Amino acid sequence: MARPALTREEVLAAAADLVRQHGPQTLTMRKLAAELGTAVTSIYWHVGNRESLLDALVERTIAELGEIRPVGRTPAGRIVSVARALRRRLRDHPHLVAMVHERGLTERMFLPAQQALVHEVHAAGLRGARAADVVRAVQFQVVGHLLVERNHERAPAQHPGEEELWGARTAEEDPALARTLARAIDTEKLFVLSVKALVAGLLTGASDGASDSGSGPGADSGDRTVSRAPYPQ
Amino acid sequence: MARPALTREEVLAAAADLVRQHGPQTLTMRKLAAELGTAVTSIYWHVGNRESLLDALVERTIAELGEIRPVGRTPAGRIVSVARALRRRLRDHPHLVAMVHERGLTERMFLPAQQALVHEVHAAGLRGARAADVVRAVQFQVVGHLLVERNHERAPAQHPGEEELWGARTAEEDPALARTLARAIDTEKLFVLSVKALVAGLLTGASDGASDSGSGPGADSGDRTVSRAPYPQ
DNA sequence: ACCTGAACACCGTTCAAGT
DNA sequence: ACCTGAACACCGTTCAAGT
Repeated sequence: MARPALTREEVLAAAADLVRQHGPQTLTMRKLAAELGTAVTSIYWHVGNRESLLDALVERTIAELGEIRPVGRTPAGRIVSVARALRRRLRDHPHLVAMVHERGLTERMFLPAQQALVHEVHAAGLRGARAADVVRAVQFQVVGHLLVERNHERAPAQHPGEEELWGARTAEEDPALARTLARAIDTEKLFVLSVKALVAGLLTGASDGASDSGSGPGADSGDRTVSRAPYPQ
Repeated sequence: MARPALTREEVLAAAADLVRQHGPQTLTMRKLAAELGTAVTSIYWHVGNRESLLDALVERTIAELGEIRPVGRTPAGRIVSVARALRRRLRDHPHLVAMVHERGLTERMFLPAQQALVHEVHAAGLRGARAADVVRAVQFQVVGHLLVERNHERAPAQHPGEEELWGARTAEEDPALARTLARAIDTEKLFVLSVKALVAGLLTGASDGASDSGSGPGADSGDRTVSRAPYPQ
């Protein structure tokens, strides 16, 4: 009976499965062929090569993302809800997200959320470059947190040195803190906490002036010249 | 003349150089051997294998990090300065940072900054789990931003679809925003902006209660059960 | 103690040849 | 139109053999 004809869809599905489980590094054309019960070279006829196979998976991930609708009463709350909704969608496919990212397509993946965010930021009364900054900051926050998180899970028990290094200086002074830092991180809780703080800070304009903070010439900012007009035009 | 005797240091230095320039993927044992003018197998004698070679590079990166001293007048400013200092140190070796991260050693790399941060967070009047949250949030922020940034640079001209997709709906309503989102990102500025906002939000406790925001049952938080006591003990 | 080439098992990919 | 095996150039790694 040979085989009921190999299709491109079949190849993509099998590849997506392998990637979802073990990441892209472990996906070899030969293993994929074995999984599908065909010759390696058949795959090449359907998808070109390994690189465009992964491209197709990434493209598919982006397409499947769908629209994001904000929820909540306050502008800040609605912005946070967009961040959480996006995160929830991406969290199931951490490897895919990393791949999207590696291909420099983060912006495109982020578009549905961006649409929603712009609307909410406008509702919060911001316009122009300031509004754009908020959108970008949230984008970096969501994606960054996801990337950090992905590899954090891979190293569950952090190296034992930590607790010892902490024990010495901090343990007796603030045992609750030392204990918390030694424990595993609840990434979901940390994310919500961070986004809320970030959004609150952005909307209240806490990040505007060089009001406080060590961003003067004496500070560690030193070499990098960041001194342009904060919001030109 | 043959060769003035291959040393482990020499191997590590050459490897670090290749990684710094083109990332770890392009580092092959054979290319490294060619670079050093020795047989491939000689390298194995000095460093074991490719994996432990990369491990050694990572270890070295962490060790070279050094202490971080806060600068600034306000607690928030000093916390921001720690984030910026850490970022500046890591920014020159983005590949190395990613490698540290992949090996799950982020925590250890972050330790010098953590020491400084704990001190400043205490100075800001926070203790226990709340203090730990601030430390963690800043850690994720710095590393996450760096990771996002690393791959962002690799895709300088974002796909053209962006401006078009934006043009339609937003362009006439808020042209300044559309223009900014279409432009390349000034990652340094975005980082400073974000950290300031995050720290401000964290210190003012903006992320505490379910006060506003859509984190109620009606929100998109839906499935994940995040409902524990916010700060047990 | 240090270096070497040959050899093995694994890659991705091409190509001529089949049906 | 679709599938195949052989072959090529590249990997990381091992090992017996050199000095």
